[in-house]
Amino acid sequence: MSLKLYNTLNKRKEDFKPINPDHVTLYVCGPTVYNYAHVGNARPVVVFDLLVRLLRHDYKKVTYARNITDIDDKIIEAAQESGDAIADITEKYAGIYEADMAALNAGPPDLTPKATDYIAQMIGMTAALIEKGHAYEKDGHVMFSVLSMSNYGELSGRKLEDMIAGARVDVASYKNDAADFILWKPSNDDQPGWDSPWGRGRPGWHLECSCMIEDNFGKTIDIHGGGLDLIFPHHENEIAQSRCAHEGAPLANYWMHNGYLTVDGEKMSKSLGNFVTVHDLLEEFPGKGEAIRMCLLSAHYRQPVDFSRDGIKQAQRQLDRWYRLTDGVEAGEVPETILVALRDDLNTPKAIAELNALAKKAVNDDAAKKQLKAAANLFGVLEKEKREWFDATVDENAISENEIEKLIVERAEAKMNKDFSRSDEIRNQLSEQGISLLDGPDGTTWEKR
RNA sequence: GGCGCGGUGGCGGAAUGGCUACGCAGCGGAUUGCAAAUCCGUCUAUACCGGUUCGAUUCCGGUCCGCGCCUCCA
Repeated sequence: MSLKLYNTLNKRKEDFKPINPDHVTLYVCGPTVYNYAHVGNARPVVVFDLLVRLLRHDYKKVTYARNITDIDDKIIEAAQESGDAIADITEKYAGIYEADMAALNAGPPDLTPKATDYIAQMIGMTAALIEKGHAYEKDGHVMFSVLSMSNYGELSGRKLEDMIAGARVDVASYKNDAADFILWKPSNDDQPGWDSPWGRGRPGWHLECSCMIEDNFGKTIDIHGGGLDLIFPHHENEIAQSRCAHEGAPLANYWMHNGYLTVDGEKMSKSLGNFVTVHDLLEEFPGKGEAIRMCLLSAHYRQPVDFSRDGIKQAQRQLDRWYRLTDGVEAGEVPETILVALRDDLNTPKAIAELNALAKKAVNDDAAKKQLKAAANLFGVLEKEKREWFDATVDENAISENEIEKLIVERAEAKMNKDFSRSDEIRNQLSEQGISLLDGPDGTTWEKR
């Protein structure tokens, strides 16, 4: 079965046909690096990481790019507030971002272009757009002229008249039209800037993605992704810039957008203040990044996921079980059922159901165990050793393995002497320290939990 | 105001014009000195009102409720 993807452009599931069947290209909008990423920010990262894993399974070569916005007014503000240099801030948070996402088993993309490395390209595209009559300079600003484009609004399904009519935007003096957007803006002396034909300034937000794609991939890529909230204006404006700069060539053939992470039904966002950072969550659930990942994949990617600690715990238990089943097992082939589910527009809940079916089978079937391991790995979980997974819960200094083993021996003796109050006391004592004892036919083993 | 999304069991969450997955929790059983873990079994749902249909949770219309975008936002 071939891959089907829901395309925001047509609001339909479509058969995925890459431009070059041997090389799939995809670009996902990455972070603006001025503080910690929250769980909602992590959702697209995990979703598109899974997509890339699937594409890598199905295609010879995949190139995945995710940008870093390291020039932006929010970063400038953060620098002014903290007194730190902009480069220090962006480097620090880019590093934290990469580490936090890696903890969710979302490895770095093939390409991680930074906006500040594309200033020349951005100036070039801006100049080209002016030359082609799609942009104009006014009061030191270079604006994209939305009216110069016939089909502006094709991605978000908006009509220009509607936008202008319902515009809550103040029409700035440098705009010819309320819907026009910034390609290049002037910088004050205390703001970072680069020399340009329009004076010292800095790029508008939408421009970097257009230029990075052009520079790394050419005019048209296969898949462009991001969160739902990027459809308008960000992706709409990327399309406008790129199409107008490229004689109408599409920027991407497939546009994919993940739904929101919500908290009590409301979108998790920095402005609402209802966010939890991935960083904090990893401290709260040490070593359980995979559980957070599972949690984010538990609903279909276009549906909302309501964030809760309970959801993470639930995912953790599921993983506990799969880890026990696949201890020491080598990954085999990914079974077709899982692939079919994922190729159907990344139906992760269906795939998880199949994973559970496999786990049930694996109870007394070694081949199924290998399949489970392989399928889970494709999902981006079960990438650790069982011991490592369970041990992560408790901090190392709490109790040594030696002490645990000694207590187990003591408890075994107590049990032999039918001194059950002593044996239960030992079990409870260990339990309080996060150690669970498992009495099996071959003696007692333990897990941290 | 414009455009859009969604309402499935105690909870999470798929799918489908006819029999509604899967997980968590619960319950019963096996196992256990008792537990834990594991295994087996099991209860509970398609917001409301109409329409189309032999038959709708699924298609259509309306109502109510929740949410989102239109401004930075994953």
